[in-house]
Amino acid sequence: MRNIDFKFFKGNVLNEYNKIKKNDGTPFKVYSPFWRNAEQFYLERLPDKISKVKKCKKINTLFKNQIKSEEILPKSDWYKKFEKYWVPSEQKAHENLDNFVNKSILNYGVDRDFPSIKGTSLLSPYIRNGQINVGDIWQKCKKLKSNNVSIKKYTNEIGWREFSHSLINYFPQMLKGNLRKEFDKFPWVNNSKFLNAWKKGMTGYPIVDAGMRELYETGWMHNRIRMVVGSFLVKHLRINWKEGEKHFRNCLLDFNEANNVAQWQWVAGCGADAAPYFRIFNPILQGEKFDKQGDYVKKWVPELSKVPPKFIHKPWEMEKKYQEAINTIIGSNYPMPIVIHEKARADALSAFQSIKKKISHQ
DNA sequence: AGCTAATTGTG
DNA sequence: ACAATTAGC
Repeated sequence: MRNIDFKFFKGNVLNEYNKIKKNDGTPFKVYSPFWRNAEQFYLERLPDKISKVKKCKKINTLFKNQIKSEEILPKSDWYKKFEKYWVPSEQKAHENLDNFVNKSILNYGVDRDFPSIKGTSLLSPYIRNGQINVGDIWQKCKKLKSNNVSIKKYTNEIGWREFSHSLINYFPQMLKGNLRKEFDKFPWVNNSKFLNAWKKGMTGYPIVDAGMRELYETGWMHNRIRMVVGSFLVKHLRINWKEGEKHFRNCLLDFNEANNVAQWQWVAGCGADAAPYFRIFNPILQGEKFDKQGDYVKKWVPELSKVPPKFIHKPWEMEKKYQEAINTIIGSNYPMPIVIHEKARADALSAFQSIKKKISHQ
């Protein structure tokens, strides 16, 4: 046995998890002031106050030839399909960043909402796997020296990631349960049929199903659609956010525990600075607003390829005769909605009502 | 980072 | 009658 000296250094975040605090020493629980503070803190430490880690040549060779890829890859090649969508290299990560910052970032504020457009940077899997550093991304954006709203919106997303890490550091109990304790009494529904329909992209709501299938096929999902499917699981189906967290954990190439847990709690309304529970996405409206022609839906739900834009987000409303004419029978080629939006929404609101008293007295 | 029913404004 | 705005969930 030999002893190896070691030190801890921060990983792929801008600031150490425990650096950003309010003046009174307590952690931020609201995003905007957190990010104002965190960005300023990071800026003041740039560029040369951060010490570089010296490479240690001796130790470098310690693990050489110890790890063989064929031994750590899964036996079945289920992961092969990802090669269609991702090139996992440091070089590709920086190429994507350069392209995004040079060509797309000024449209990000608008384009990011449309899942059929490549309006986002697609960097999350690279960040998660250490092929690009969030500091490099942040600095590249700042070099544009612009107050452009799109650039701000983009760096804001880095901010949410920082916020998630900070929250998990100060409130590690979030990993196990609701940050807002009153949600411990929330009447979640146990329904494995519904949960499986959600996971498989067979809920009967095209925008939800497209997202869930994109996730399973590519290991990634567009952010607006993450909100839509998250809201649907937690509010329309009233299934505990932990089930959604678990599924995303299993499927996402950009999976990161802090982000995943904090964002699921945000969607469910039980997290910090969370979306209020009564803010319920209407999956039909979200589709009509952000995928008007149904391009995204048709890409991932090919059985709806013949449905016209007017019905693409509510195909069950097509007349029977018309369904037959285009050979798309709802209930046979594609499922009927597993819940009715209006009823699910009303039920979610009344379930929320049952714990609401406790919230207002907090 | 929403939705919907109710209300007010317009011709 | 319809559009725009707002309150409340």
